[in-house]
Amino acid sequence: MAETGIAPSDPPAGIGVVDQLDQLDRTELAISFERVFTLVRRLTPQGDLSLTAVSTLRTLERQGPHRLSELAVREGVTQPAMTQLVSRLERDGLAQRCADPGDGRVVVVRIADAGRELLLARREARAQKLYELLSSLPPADRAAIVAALPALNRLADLTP
Amino acid sequence: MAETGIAPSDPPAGIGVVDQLDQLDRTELAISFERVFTLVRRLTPQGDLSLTAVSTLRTLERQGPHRLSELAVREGVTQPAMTQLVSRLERDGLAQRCADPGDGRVVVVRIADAGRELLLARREARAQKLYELLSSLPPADRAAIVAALPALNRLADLTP
DNA sequence: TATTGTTATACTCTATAACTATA
DNA sequence: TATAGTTATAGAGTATAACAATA
Repeated sequence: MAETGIAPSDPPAGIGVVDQLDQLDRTELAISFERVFTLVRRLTPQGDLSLTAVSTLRTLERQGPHRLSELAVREGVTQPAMTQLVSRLERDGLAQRCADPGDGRVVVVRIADAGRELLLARREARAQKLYELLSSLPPADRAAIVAALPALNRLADLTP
Repeated sequence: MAETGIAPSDPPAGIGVVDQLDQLDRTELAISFERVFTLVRRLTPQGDLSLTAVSTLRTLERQGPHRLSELAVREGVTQPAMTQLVSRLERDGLAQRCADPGDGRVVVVRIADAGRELLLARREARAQKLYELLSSLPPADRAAIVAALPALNRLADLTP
């Protein structure tokens, strides 16, 4: 457990970047990310889709068609839950079931045009609110966040 | 909504950081935050508490006791839903209902010790995984993220 | 009468267990 | 027999509407 007596926010400049991470209280890191999580959650119009439904659509959008069982593992739900989720997405025209020519047992799921449009609209709404919030931050804070975006994307690439 | 060819909000102030934000595609911003959201979600042990339950506990931890109706608004659920959520938290020993001496109608909710410990444990688990992920990033990326944490905290402070 | 909170009822989403079809 | 997916059933969590208690 890290010592909390030292202020972790502003490590002295000129020290190596590795030291910067080592000096940071891990819990501080977790709390900051936790707070960003909550921020995004609050900025997102809940609509009528569950968090898992949206996340699944985004997976299909970013990484193309997946087997139903792969989606279940990736989203951390059971296979029956994913079966029903895909059924709902299909019913609403947001995704489609396809057959796998090589294996008759397999169901391949892909995102439909309406699904892409829905993600786009949600993203647009959140982007606007986020931009407004950022605009009210001090310029130095804005710069720090913008500068960190590529790194955050690479961090997200490491997601298991 | 907005024309994408023109930066609408901030007239250039002649400072570099402002231009940095203006030049940034808002959607890129939203996507990065969206991905951080998913990352945090995946790193968090689901346990047996709902997202709203954890979020409510964190509100009580960070900002002290609240009225039940305040919590409902803050967490974006209805009053009946919050009634039941608080009942579950109380049943599990994570929070407590208290009376308001000044107004007999009011229920004040506060976090219990077990609730604090639960948040601590969750945070610890996520912090460890997050730290490991960060450690595998290039040093420059780590530095950029660490440098942005105070700004991200101030952004989170603006959460409605 | 307005405000604060609870109870009643219905719906969505999820998990576990049992089942079907293909390999 | 194992794998991929579905169906059956039960429980958690939420919303709307109706209710009780206090101001």
